[in-house]
Amino acid sequence: MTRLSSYLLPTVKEAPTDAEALSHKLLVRAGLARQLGTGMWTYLPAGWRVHRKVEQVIREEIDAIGGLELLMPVLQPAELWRTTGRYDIDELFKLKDRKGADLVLGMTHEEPLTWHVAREVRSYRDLPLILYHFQTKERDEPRPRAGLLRTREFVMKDSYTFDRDAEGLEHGYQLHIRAYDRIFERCGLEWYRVESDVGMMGGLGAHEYMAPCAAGENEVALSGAGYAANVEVASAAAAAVEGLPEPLAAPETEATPGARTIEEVAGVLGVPTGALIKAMPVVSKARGPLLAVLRGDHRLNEIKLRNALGADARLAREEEIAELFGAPPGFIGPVGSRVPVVADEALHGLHGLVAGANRPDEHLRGVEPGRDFEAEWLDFRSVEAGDTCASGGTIRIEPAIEVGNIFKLGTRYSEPLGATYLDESGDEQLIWMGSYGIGPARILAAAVEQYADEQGISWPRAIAPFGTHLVALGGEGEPARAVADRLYDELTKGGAEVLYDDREVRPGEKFADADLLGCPLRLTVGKRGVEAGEIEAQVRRGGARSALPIDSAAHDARELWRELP
RNA sequence: CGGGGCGUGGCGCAGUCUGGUAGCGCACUCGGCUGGGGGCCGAGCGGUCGCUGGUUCAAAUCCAGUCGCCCCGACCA
Repeated sequence: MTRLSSYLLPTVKEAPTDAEALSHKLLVRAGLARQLGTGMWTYLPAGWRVHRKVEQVIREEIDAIGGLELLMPVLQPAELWRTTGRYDIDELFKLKDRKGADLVLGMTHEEPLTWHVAREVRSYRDLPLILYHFQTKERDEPRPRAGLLRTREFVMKDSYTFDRDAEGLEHGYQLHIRAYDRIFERCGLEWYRVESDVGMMGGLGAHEYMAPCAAGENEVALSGAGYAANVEVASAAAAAVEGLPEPLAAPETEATPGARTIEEVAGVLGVPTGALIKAMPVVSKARGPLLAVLRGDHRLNEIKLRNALGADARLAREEEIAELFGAPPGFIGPVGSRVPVVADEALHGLHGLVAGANRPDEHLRGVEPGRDFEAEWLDFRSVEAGDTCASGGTIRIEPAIEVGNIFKLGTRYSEPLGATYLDESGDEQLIWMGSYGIGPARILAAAVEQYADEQGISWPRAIAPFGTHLVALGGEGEPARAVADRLYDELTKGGAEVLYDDREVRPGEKFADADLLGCPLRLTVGKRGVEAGEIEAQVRRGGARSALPIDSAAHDARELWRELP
């Protein structure tokens, strides 16, 4: 029984003024969610229905690949996290019990699950396993933001595969790709599976599932030729520089007083910014100071640089620069560099370039990599719109929200936690693991972002809080009300999920609330229609209307609903 | 962690600069009119102005501290 007169759906006309993201505004306006504190959100009844629908889609698909659902606690012994070396992560909430024992609030569940598997799995006969749960994650985020998009507490579906070797892991990984593709498809999202950084999880490979939307925190590089990657790791061929200066037999010094930025130097010397060599002082614990150089119009990507170096690296701080690199920022260059040079591949084969002279207020013209300086060649620039992917497509870049990720962990956790099995020969072997996350809240928020219009939300059918929003016009005792009551019973008995607006409020308010809430099908029963023997159906997305004869309305509405997106 | 901004009935805001009886709109309650896109009229309820301390005859207003919240950046399993 879902009659709006006795339901809690507190819609509001005005969005919170401090809300920026569309999903943030609409989830509050439509009465689906409320904020409790920074990064802390309550789902109101209709919002929680959406969350549960998303969960159910996920559950069905993970079950379909053989996943076994269980439940682990959020509260965990600190010892486990010390064992895997993750206790010092800043995002990990730490606390003590009354006896002073150290505890943590789980930000994910590799530790406890691997610990269990280490105890329960003894033989190769016990493998493979896919275990998963839906559980709250707690993360002390540096900056929660955008409503439900980045919160400190959220439910995650996390599944884990346990296999005897790399081949088994690959199989479990492929099963998850299949399940995930189906999940996002069924939820009605526009989505991409992209290559991603393995990050601090460590591991052998990773993909992210991205839902493009304006409020997205990530950027994905896409091409018509099918290339899709997070810009954190994307690679592509750079567009050529227009108007590159003629080569010189040897570099020539030019006075460039006060010209510190790429734009200033390019302006003073009358060359395109792409003709400059951008020199970025970098410090690596493993490799020492390095000078990373790339095309002046390109941006250094620290993640790609670390991956390419196979070592830690960060940009040098102001005070380190003079000491380690011997020239003021803005005038540093690879020619005669004190420290080893790593060069981005997009510089390869260029000539007539401009670089800092490693002396204040001077640059060099006519620089040619390879001739004028030696370098280790790597790929560490961020790709840009207009670049060309390996298959020849032109790259475009879109903001997107990460709705899921899959990781090949390998033995990163089985080793410290001692998760092993005995193979056919009786030899002890490490279990190979993968981990796979989905945030239902992000699916929900992404769906709002992707399909909302001026009037409000437009839910995909599979995750709408209610399939049908039945609006009764006219008060208690009027004929239209009796027709609506009857239709509500018929629809409900037929298995439809119906929100029945039986409130004593004016029609305009009912329509506005229905549009805001965004159920895929709206049925309106009013005096006009009833006199004509009809009720009115309106599809939320696109607004197509049709008249259904009263006698067959319940049946017709079900048919109509089935065809909705 | 750096930068910017904001805390005043349930919600959105004005008042703060220049100290002197806390106000507006919405929502809510009651009555009436109305009834297919957030309607109208009337009468009401509701606020120790985030908190603590200070200055003053007097503090929402000035000063100090503190807590909370938002945005940008850094960061982000």
